Amino acid sequence: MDKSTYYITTPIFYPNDRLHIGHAYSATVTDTLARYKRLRGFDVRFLTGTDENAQKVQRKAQEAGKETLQFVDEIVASIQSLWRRLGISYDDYIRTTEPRHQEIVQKIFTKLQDQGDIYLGEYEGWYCTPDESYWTERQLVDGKCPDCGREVERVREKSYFFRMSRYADRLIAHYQEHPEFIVPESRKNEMLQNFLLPGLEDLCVSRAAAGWGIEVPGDPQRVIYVWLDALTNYITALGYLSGDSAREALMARYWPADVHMMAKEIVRFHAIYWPIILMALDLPLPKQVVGHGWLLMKDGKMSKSKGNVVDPNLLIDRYSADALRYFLLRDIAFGQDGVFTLESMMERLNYDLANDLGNLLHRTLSMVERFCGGQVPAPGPHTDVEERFSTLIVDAVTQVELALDRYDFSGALAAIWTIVRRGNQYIDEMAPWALNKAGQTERLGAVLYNTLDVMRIVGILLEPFMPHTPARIFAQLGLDVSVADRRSAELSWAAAREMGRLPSGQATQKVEPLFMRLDVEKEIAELEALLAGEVGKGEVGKGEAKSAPPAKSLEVAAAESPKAEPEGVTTLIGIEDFAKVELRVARVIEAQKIEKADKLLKLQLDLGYERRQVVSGIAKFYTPEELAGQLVILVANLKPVKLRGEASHGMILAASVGDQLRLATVAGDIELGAVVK
RNA sequence: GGCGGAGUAGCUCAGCUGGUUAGAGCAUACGGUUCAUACCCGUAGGGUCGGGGGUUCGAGUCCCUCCUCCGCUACCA
Repeated sequence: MDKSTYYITTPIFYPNDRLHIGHAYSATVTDTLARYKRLRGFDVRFLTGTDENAQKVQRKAQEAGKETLQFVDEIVASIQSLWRRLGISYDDYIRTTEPRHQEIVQKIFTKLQDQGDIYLGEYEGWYCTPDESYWTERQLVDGKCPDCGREVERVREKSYFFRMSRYADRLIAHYQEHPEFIVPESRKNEMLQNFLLPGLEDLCVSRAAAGWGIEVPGDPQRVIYVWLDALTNYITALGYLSGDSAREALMARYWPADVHMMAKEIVRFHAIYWPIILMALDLPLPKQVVGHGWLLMKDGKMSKSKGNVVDPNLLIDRYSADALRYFLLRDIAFGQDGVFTLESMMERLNYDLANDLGNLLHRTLSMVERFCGGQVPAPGPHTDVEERFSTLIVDAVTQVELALDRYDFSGALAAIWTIVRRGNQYIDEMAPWALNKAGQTERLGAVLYNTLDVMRIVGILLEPFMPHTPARIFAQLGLDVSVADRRSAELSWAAAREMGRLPSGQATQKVEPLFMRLDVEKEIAELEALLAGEVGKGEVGKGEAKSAPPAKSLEVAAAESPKAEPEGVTTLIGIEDFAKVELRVARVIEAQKIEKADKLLKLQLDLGYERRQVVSGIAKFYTPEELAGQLVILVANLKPVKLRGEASHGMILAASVGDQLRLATVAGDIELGAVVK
């Protein structure tokens, strides 16, 4: 009989830096599902990996003075080590630099090109020459390279494009036929309203080659760009088109994927580009694309430039992988952003793990030692109390199952903890110490047996969430956890519903408490010191503040960046470069808001010798009324463009920092049209 | 501007397809217990469920509208 398969993936991570706790969260939730499905008897395939072909990776390597591949190897080793330590039970780890991936990506490219899905067109955008990197209009920061802050130039060159629009209708239909395709559902509307319904643009899938990346077949001048390369990992890892029958069998067995798990910012690529690529390849679509929220710090999104990145290794060293996993899974409402604070982590570890769970096992074992000679006593008949306990357990197990089906990890753990709490209550109500005094040894034994048995059940239920703790619990209950076929016996998932499956007579082991209680204040003080040290070690530079949120408040921003160095200091230019820019004094005759644009104002300017219209993005800072009559400085020889349908002949100067902006003007009266230099 | 999310006890959050006195944990106050990692158990106080309308026998839960915060997206020549 064939088992049902379950193919689950994490995104492939960028190896240009060490991973942080947000990545650990992605991996942990995926792993929890994989472990759960295995326990439930599924034939699980769990894939993770790294996205290594970006030019940014090559650049980082150069900065570090290393061969690119060697540089990447080192980072991949650190990622794999982290996953090992966190108990991430992946079945395969794909690196996009491996031949098994690169060769197939080329085959896919050729196939799509032959079908006419990929065509040679013209790319137009911004290029940072020293960085050899391309940017779209909106990636630019103040019109400069977001990475290095240097000038970028407008380029226009041949490039390959994927005809996305061809498949848009089919994708929309797929969304309708499969309402569960995108989780949470709210993202689906975003995809439709923002991208699909307005019309999909063709996706640029190549870049100029620079000695790193996957060459476009038959065109060594270019490499395959990002998404076509990255997304296809999910099938190249299954041997798609490999021509090797053993490997292609994986494809037949596991595709389509059951779940692609990821953080919310890349749902778009998985819910639009990826299905379309698959349609073009005539492959079935994944069953579900699941986007979880972000782990935020108290001061907003984690980013290196803020210096608030938490290294999961540090937390594992100090508290164990299970403790970290428990905290992440329990404290964060899946799908929503969660705030990481050391305080909340300490509280979870103390209250839930040390006090409730750890202490329950510990107090029980010490009574078994004291009253029963350290042997698991005989069960004894159930009374009403045990019947009710049994019902509570069956209900809780059902809740755990339902919660996991909807990715509610926190709810699942909360359900398990109702059992733990009931266990502590049970001991208090039964008062084994009183039974001992009264000489009711049989009942005493039965009560302790039941409590141990409950620990067996809790141990089983915790297996998806915590890879190490359950085995420690079982060992303390005197069970042989090395038995291979234990799944059919008292430790199977099904046995979590049944009280009384714990064997008796064997010796218990009283060892170290499962989780130590922490001195919260002391821990936080020490951790903060350690984290500060980590940040100090970090590299200088802006890192990947790719979508750093607009500074929440200036106070915060200021407090966080003591560096006095102004942003965007660039290379020196000659006077002849500056002379190209024609700056003139102008007076604002009138200004008006532009409909449907909240940053734009349309200004009529008087230059003395002529009048012209300029569109400026200052609506957030100036009202039309206060602008009228103002003297401003205009870049008068800028190529005209249209913005929101309005022609703009030039640009007015303003100084800005963070979310502050002030218009530049001249200090006193001067004739309109005067040249500024 | 478009789309989406959030706004529930002091704090962090649950409340699925509308149904008896709105829940949990933490915090606070009081009490119990001693087996245990000064743990555990119990009781209590505390919420006009962002504001305002509406549908309904009945709404935190559906509809409209407004406010605040957040995200995505277009627009800062």
